[in-house]
Amino acid sequence: MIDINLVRNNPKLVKWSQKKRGEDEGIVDKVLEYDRLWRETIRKINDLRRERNKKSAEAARLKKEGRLEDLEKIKREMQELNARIKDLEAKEREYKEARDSLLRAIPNIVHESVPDGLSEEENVPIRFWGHFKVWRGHLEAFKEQLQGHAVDYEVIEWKPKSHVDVLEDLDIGDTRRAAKVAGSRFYYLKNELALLDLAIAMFALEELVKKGYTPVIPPYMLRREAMEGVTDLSAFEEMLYKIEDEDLYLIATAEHSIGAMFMNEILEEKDLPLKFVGFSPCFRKEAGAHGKDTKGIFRVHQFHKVEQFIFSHPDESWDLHEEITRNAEELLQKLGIPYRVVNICAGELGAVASKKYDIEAWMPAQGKFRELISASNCTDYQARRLGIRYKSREGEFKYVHTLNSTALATTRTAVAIIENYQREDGTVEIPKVLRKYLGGIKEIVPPKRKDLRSSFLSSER
RNA sequence: GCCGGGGUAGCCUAGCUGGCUAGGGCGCCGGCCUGCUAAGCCGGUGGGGGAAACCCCGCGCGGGUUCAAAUCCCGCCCCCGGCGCCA
Repeated sequence: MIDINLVRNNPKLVKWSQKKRGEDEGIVDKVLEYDRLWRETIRKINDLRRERNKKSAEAARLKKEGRLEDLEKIKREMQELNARIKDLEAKEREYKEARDSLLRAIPNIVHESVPDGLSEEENVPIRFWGHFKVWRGHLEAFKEQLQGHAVDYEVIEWKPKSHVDVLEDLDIGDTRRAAKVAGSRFYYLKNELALLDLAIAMFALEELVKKGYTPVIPPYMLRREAMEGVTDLSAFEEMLYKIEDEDLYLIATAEHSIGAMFMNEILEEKDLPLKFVGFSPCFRKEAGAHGKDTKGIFRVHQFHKVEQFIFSHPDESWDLHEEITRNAEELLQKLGIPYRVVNICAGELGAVASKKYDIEAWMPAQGKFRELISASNCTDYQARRLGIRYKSREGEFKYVHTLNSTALATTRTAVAIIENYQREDGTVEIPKVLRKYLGGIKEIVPPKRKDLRSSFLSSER
């Protein structure tokens, strides 16, 4: 939620932000109108309450003095007053609710460095990294996606297999049987891929712990109150699974539970920034994604993700936004996955983010850059809804800024590895930095050649 | 899940046989005093409305009773202890 005072004092800025996002500007004037009505009403109520409080004190005095007749008179007057107050209070609630539900519908104010634009095509690639393998048939499309940036690439003559086929050929995943028991967009990961999933997570966790982030395994379910603080309302319909007959929702990312951790608390200024790296499963309905990535494990209802989350002092959140983005890039660099960083345009930002970078990995089989990582600065938007403040030196309570970024999401990273580390014979090399988490396994091979057991029994670890 | 105890301001606590300024302590901020520090003393330290004077709201959350609720009643959440169950 944005600050009502911002709407009051700087409606132009809010309208500018709405316009930039391609959202309704008129909502700002509606908020102001209900706010005016609310203030008018609360003022009247306060006047009446003052009168009531005076009479109440008088009633206490009369009772003490035993003037029962006068007391009866006061009682009648107060009953009358109460009726008037009750009427006004109903109005006051109505105006306030109208104002606040409109206010809650206003997404975060976009940062000035966010590109204009309403669709994906208007996102701005700001840097590329890595050695790109490009199948000849994708070359033209690849060059177009570079948007003028110069990169290091090689043309390959054989066409890499889609990860969907690799899952089957190398016996490392079964989505057909998962669909039988749970529905589409579920999976059984098997063999090297099951191990790889956890290896990716351990790698990301370890790298961020080295940077001083506090590792956390958070709750996988949240009560509605907490969930409302960290997401916008559309998430409840489109994204979140609810536990039947319980006030509990499955998290769609560790961002949710880590963000809610300090709900309604006051932090010490000297403790900021608080940096966490969380590991959790993520559950997502993927409603409205029909027809997209229907096969394989790229877009699924359940996956593991290592997530960076920071509670920051407002003065340093923009620096920290760059930091978490660089951290995520560093992970892909160590994994040897080529990528580009994209500054997401205003119209494509989520409601809570003021600015967002996506990191998109190059997928040689698909011939496209695909989103692996998303890094957002939510400024005080989440914090205001969650009531997370800090006490400044001057003794004032102010809202913290919250930031979140994927470190690595296991299944999508696995897809990127399968596509980028695929050899012409269809086997897949395991990136060197991950091997220590896989008992030294160096490659994913067809069923006939598999021998996971001896890898773990050998002394190579 | 059952029984008992509890939830008061940034933190700790008093008030809980309904009424009169929610009192005290700690911490923090400002001031006085002081060669400096400490101590001491004074003031401030939740949210909202108002140009201001000032006023209203706020005792875990939500209802109710009453002229009047931190206080009485009902429901819910959380914490502590005991019992039960359990990887």
